[in-house]
Amino acid sequence: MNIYDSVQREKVPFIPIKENQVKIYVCGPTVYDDAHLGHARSALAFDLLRRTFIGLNYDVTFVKNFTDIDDKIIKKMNESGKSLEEITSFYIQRYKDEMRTLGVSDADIEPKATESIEEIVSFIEALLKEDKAYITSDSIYFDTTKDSKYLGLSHMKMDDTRARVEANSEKRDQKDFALWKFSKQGEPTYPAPFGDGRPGWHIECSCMIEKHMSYDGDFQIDIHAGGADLLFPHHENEASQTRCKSGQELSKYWMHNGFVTINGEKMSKSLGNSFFLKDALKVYDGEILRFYLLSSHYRANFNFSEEDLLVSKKRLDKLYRLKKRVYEGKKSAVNKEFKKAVLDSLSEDLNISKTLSLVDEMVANANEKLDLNPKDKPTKFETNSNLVWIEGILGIGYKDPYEYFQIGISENEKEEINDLINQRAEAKKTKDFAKADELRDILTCKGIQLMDTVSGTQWEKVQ
RNA sequence: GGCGACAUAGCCAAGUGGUAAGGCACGAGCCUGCAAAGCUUUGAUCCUCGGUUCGAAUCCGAGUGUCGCCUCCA
Repeated sequence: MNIYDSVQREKVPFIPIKENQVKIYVCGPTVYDDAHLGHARSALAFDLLRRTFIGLNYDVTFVKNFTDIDDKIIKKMNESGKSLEEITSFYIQRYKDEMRTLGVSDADIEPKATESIEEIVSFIEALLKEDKAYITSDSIYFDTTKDSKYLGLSHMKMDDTRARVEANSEKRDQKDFALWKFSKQGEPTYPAPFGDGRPGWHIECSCMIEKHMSYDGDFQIDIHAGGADLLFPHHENEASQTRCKSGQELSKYWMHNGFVTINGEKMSKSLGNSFFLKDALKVYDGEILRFYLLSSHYRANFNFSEEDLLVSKKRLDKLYRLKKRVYEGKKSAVNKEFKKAVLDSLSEDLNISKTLSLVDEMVANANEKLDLNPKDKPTKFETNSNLVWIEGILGIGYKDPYEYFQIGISENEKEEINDLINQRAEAKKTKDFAKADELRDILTCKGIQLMDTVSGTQWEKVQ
């Protein structure tokens, strides 16, 4: 496995801390609002990473947190009159439901910041004790000057006049960031010996990694992942805290996914151009959205367009059409060369384009053989096995192939369609092709495409 | 202002030194009553300029353009 490490800024061989094991921590969402396509893409990218490691027979520990205490959530509380718990549990559930629709399984551990307050408090105490953190009138700050390696992760230089951080005279250094914010009226608050309040953003990840998955050696975990916007300051700060508190590096490798853009611009809440997952899922099937968002390299920006999505669906259609051809058959074994080639391409920093081209090739080869000999059982069985294996490694092609082409068609409509198809079959029998074509036109107008096969007429809903 | 990414056929998109994967669209063919599907097949010298090299889309330099981080953000 080779992965691109954002800190070394190059593709490097992945060498696990502990043989055959990999511990991955992904920065999850702050749960104050619905997830947008960007969240989906990040989740999908590292879901593929997880599946790839599983495919390579690693023992995978996959952790994704929920930030459930934060300024934005408090703002939402004040606006809606709802409790913190009401808001966060609602959006956590919604996130998980939507992700499952995309074929992203739950993480092995899904820690929440508010469930780790004790650990956060003792983490901060440890830093205070060593004067690596200090108290001001409203917050406790981390003293970045105590860490000689600060900014080593992101390679940033902060001596610049255009830094956009708000000036705060109580901070020892403008780079310092809040570990703890003392409670103000009407805000959720948690007890702490140094003053009640709530945790800052960066501290939770450090604590939860240490609490749930940390190794004892030089590095706490193998891979820390998240969106490209998290590298600085979020990951820089996490790494620094942990380094200063435990003497360990937080993670051996760092991976960052590119953004989903709309018309070439980053989708973000502050720009107001978010495309929410819930809205996308109203229009597009989860699997089709998964396939689309997964279809280009995770580090590249992804410009979302409906046109491209529909093109991408056509590629998935071909997989399902092949599945229909072999569906009833038994399974044998996955083609070894195919499996190896797919795992090899995924092992090149998740080269999904290469991977999908291999899938396309497999599909074309199988179709060719089945065209030559429709009863070619070895091909059928092997293809069936290949498809099942792809389901696992890529999370696509798992539906019943007939139902896949009938998404959104009601039972009544199906009856109607079958009725017209039967009438057309009768017309064809009597060589009344004019009538047969007329009936087919009726269906075409309804968005139903017919395909005459040796085993009868099949139909698909056309997008 | 600092740091970084990207620029490959009409569109999407792989490819990090040896004469350009794949998908969609388009054209041609096979198949079909006709279609659809499937299969076969046509098409790019890789933003510009300069350099290194026997040889570069791939390395180096300059330029142009787009995007991102430096403020909450996947």
